[in-house]
Amino acid sequence: MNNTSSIQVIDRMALLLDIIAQYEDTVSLKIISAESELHTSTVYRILSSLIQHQFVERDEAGQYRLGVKLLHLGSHVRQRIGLREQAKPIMQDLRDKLGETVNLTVRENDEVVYVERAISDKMIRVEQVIGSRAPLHVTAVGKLMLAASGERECRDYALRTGLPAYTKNTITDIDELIHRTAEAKDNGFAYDNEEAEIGVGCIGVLVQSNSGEIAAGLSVSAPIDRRKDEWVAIVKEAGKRLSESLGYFV
DNA sequence: TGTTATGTCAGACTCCCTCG
DNA sequence: CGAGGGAGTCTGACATAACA
Repeated sequence: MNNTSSIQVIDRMALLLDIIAQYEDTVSLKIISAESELHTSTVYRILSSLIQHQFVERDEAGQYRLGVKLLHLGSHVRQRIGLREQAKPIMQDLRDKLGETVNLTVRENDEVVYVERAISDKMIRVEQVIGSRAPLHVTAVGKLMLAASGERECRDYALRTGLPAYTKNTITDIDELIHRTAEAKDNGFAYDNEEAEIGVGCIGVLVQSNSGEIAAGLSVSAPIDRRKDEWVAIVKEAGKRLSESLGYFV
């Protein structure tokens, strides 16, 4: 057992995929076995499992090649990297205009995940760690994401999570959540009024991809006493610019 | 320590090429 | 055209490792 991972078969699977990837066309079991220094039956069993999950394909001649599933997974990574690259300059510009921290989030199940940020240089500022998470109902962009998924999904979310309270301002009532998310959808932006943390307020908008799907959420976070309503138009404009840079036009 | 997952071995099977 | 042989593939049985 090598020390690169605690699961040998995962290491071997990765090795086999790397070997197959070296060949532009297809490659035989024997060659994969020789290059991996694994017994052919071991290689065969692992490849059979990979084929079952579409990570590997076999042609009519029984030769192996990488499967379409990898392309599918790769497109997710490419989309996320592309999103961050496109977002960075727009986020920095928004941060410079407002002087407050700007966050980029994506939805993952019942949470938003912070994937990029442009931090304010003010002494007192709001700062989210990249990779940290927050429930949908306590964030501005989370409410917009819930609104976009429809009232039924919004109710399901509320039942699944029980709408836990983080502050005295957190929305804990289903009907109020539905009302507030619908309102946010109509307005094209949402507030977080100290719902995740006392003293912190946000303004959030959605970012759409070229297919019109929700790609991310863009938000500005600030101490509540510094947040201004006139920022709404500026944040909306930044969200529109980012959507357009991803190929989405209204 | 028993169960489950994983790996190895050995041989059967299949396909294809060569030769008579 | 069919038998023989070799290369490659597949699978059953067993061994070993990992885990609860």
